[in-house]
Amino acid sequence: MEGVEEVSIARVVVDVPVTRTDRPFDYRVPPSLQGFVQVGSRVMVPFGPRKLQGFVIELGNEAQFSLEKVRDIEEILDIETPLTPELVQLAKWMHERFMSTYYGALQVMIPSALRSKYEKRISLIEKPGEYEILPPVERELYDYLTRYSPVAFDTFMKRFPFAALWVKEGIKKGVLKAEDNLVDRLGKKKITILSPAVSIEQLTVEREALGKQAYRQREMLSYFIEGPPEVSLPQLLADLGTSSQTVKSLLDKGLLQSREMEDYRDPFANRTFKKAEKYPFTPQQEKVIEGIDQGRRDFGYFPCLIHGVTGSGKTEVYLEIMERTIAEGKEAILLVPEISLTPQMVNRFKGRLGDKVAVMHSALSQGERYDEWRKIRRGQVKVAIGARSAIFAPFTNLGLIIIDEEHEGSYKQEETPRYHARSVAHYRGRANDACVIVGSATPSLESYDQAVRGKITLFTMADRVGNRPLPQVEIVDMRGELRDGNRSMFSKPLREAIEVRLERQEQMVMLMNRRGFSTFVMCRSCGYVAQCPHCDISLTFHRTNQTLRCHYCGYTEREPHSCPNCESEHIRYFGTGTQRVEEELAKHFPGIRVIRMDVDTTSRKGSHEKLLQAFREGKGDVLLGTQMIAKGLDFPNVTLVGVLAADSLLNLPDFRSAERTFQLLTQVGGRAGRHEKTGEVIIQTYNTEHYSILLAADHDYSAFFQEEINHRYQKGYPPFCRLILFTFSHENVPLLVKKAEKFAKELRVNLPSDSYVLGPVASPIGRIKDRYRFQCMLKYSHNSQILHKVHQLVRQFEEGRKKDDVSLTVDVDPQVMM
DNA sequence: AGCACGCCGACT
DNA sequence: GTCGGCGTGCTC
Repeated sequence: MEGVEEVSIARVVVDVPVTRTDRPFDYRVPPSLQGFVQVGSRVMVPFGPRKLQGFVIELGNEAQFSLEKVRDIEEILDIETPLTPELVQLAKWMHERFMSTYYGALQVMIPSALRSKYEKRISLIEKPGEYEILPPVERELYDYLTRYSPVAFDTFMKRFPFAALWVKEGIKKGVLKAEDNLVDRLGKKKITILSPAVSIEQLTVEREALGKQAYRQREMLSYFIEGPPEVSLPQLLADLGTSSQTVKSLLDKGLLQSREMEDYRDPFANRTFKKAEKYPFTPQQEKVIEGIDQGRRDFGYFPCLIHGVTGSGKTEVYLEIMERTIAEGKEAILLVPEISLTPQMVNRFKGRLGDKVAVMHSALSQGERYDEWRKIRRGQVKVAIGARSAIFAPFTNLGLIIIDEEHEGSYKQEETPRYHARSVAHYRGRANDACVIVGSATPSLESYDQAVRGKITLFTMADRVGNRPLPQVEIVDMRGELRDGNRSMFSKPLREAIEVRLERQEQMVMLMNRRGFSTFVMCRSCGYVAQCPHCDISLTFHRTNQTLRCHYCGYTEREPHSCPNCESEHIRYFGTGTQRVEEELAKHFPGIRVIRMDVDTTSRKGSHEKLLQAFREGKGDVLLGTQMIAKGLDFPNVTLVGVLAADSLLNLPDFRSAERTFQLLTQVGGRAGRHEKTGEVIIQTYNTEHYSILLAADHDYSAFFQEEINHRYQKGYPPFCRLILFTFSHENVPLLVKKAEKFAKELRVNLPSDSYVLGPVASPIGRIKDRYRFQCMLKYSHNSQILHKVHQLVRQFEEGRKKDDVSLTVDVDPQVMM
C-alpha cells in the first residue's frame, strides 16, 4: 500500500541505566501527539509503576511492531526535537562501538540542562471522612499536605520520617497520589521589553503634566517620544543612566508597558571582537588549503591529518576551509582541547566568522550552554566550537569537522559513555560526506600511522610562518649536575639562561609537571605519605580549608601536625612541585616575578584567563606551571622555556608514556620564540639518552614516529592492535578474583586466537571507596565481529549479576591504563 | 535501577 | 495470628 503511513508506534529507549533494560520499548503514540513525536524526541513514558524520560529512536505502525501490551506515550518534552535522526543513528553506533548504554549515548548528546532529574511528588486528593477522629499525629500529616500539596516526597520524608508506610497506604486507599515529575533546570532567560502604553501625542501631554522634580521620568518619556518604539530594560537604563525605579513609576502610571521576551544569554555580549585581518597565505598554507579543498570536492568524506609544526599557521588553514564550507551552505564543527578554549582563540574565530559561531565553553553556565546549543539546533549558526562534546553539535548539513591538537587525551571521555571524539568525528564525517581534518604538531601515533598507511591523507606543514627557526634545545643531564655538587633544581645552564632573560627583560616559561596527580603530604623523617583509608591513593592537600581530601571518594580529614606513624613534626605538604619551584626561584633570583599556574591558583572560575592576561601584559618574568601551560599559548616576549624534570611523565606505567613525553616537550618547546625573537629551550632530565627526549630536542617527529612505532610493534600495542580494558570491583577480594577470572576465561574461550587476554591483575589503583579493583586487558585486531562478541559476553556478565555482585566497567580504546 | 510481589522469623 | 525482613522478576 502506498500513501502516508500512519505513525502509531514509537520505539523508545528509557532512562534505566542497566543492561537488562538497555533496549527499545514500544509505545503507542496517542492521537493528541500524532505528528509531534519524531525520531529524536524526548518523551515521558510509563514504565512499570513509574514514569520515565526516554528518547524516540524509531517510528512505525502497528503492523510493523505488533505487540500485546503497549502503553501510551504520556508527554512530549520539547517543542523542538532535540536530536536529529543522524544523531540517533550515531547513538546506536556508540552503544555498539563503545559498549555504553544506549540511553547514555543519547543523553550525552544533549546539553546538561536537558538532562532532567526526577522528583517524586505526593499530593492529597481528599481528606478522609473520619479526619476528625484521627490521632493528632495523623491529622498533622493531612494538615501539612492540605497546605503544601503537591510536595516533594523527599522533603516530606525529611519532615516526617515515620510516615513512609502512611503514604503507601494513603496511595492504596486513594486519598493520596504519587507522581514522578521532571525537574526542569532550564530557566530560559527572559528579557523585559518596554514600550509606550499610550500614543506618542498622549506621552507628550503627560510629559508636560509631570511634576518639577520628576525630571528623570520626563527624560524617559522624551526618550520614547523621540526614540525607538521599544527597548529592552537594560538597554534603556544604560542609555539614560537611571535606575529601574523611574521605569517602575511610569509603568505604575500606565504610560509604559512591559512584556517578557525569551532571550539568548550572550556570554560574549560585552566583548567586542576585532575584525580579524586576513593575511596572505604562505605557499605552504596555500598548498594545504587547495589539497584539502580538492579532496573534499572529490570524495565528500575526506579524512586527513595536518601535521604542522607549532607556528606553521594551521589555524589559518582551518579558518579558510571553514569559510569555504560555510559559503557552500554547510556547517562546521571545530574541536579544541578545553584548555585552548581561551578568549584569544574564541576571539579569532568570532572575529572572522562573527555571529555565525556558537561556542560551547565549560566556563559558561548551564543555561548559556543550552542557548548556544539551541542556536545550533535551529540553524542560527553555522559553526560550533567547543571541547569534546561539541562533536555532537546537532547540525543537519554538516560539511566539516576539525579536531585541533588531535593527540590530546581530553578527547577521550573517561566516564561512560567512554567515547573518543576522534572516532565519533570519523563516523559523522562518513555519515555526512563531510571533510574531517585532524591537526597537530605531534600527531597521535594512531593518526599518523593511518596517514602512513594511506587510510587518511597527510598534509605536512614543516615551515614556520615567517620562516622563524625552531628554538635551540639543550638537554641538561641532571646526574652530571649532581656530580658537580649542584643539588638545586636548577642546573647551571638553566640558571645562566634565566639570568640573561632577567637582564634583557624577556619572559620565560617554566614547566614542572608532576608525577601522579596531585599535592600530597609526606613525613620527611619516616617517609609516611597520608593515604585514603578507603582508596589506594594518597590524599590531596587542600590549602583553602587545611584539609586532606581523597580525590576518589571525598573522604576528608584535618591536616596533621605530626606524623601519625612516627610522631615527627617534619610532616609537610609537598606542593605540585610548582610551589617549591616558586620558592626556589625567589631564593636564587631575588626580585623575580613569578606567575604560578596550577590547581591551587586556577581553581576559581576565570582565574586561568586572568593569570595569562597578567603574564601577557608583562606583569611576570616567569610563567610557572604544570602541563596546562604547554598548549596553544602564544606570547611574543617569551624567549626561554625550561622543563625542570622531563622524566616525570616518562616513568609512568603506561605504554603511551614515551609518546606523551615527546608531545609535551615538543609542545612546550614550541612556546619559545614564536615571534621576532629567537627562543631557547632547556630540558633537564636524568634520561639524557631516551629517544623521546632526544628527538623532541631535535624537533624530529618522523624519527620519533619510526622509533616509537617499532616499539609498539615489538610489544604488540596500538596501533598494531586494539585494546579493551575491563575493570572489576568488589569489596570481597576472593569473590572479585573468582568473577574476574571467570570472565577472562570466557573471553579466551570465545574469541579467536589472534586476540589475547592479559590478566586479571590488580589495577594500578587497587582500591576505590573500599572496593578492590582488578583488571583485564584484551588485545585484538581490527575486527567488528570481535567487538560484537565481547559486547555479548559483557551483557551476559551483567545479566548474570545479582544485587551486590562484582561490577564490571568496560573501556574500549583506553587512553589511561588505570 | 526501582518497585511490587511473595515467602519465612519475632512481636502484639 | 500479623508485621516486615529482603530474595526474584518485570518493566513496552
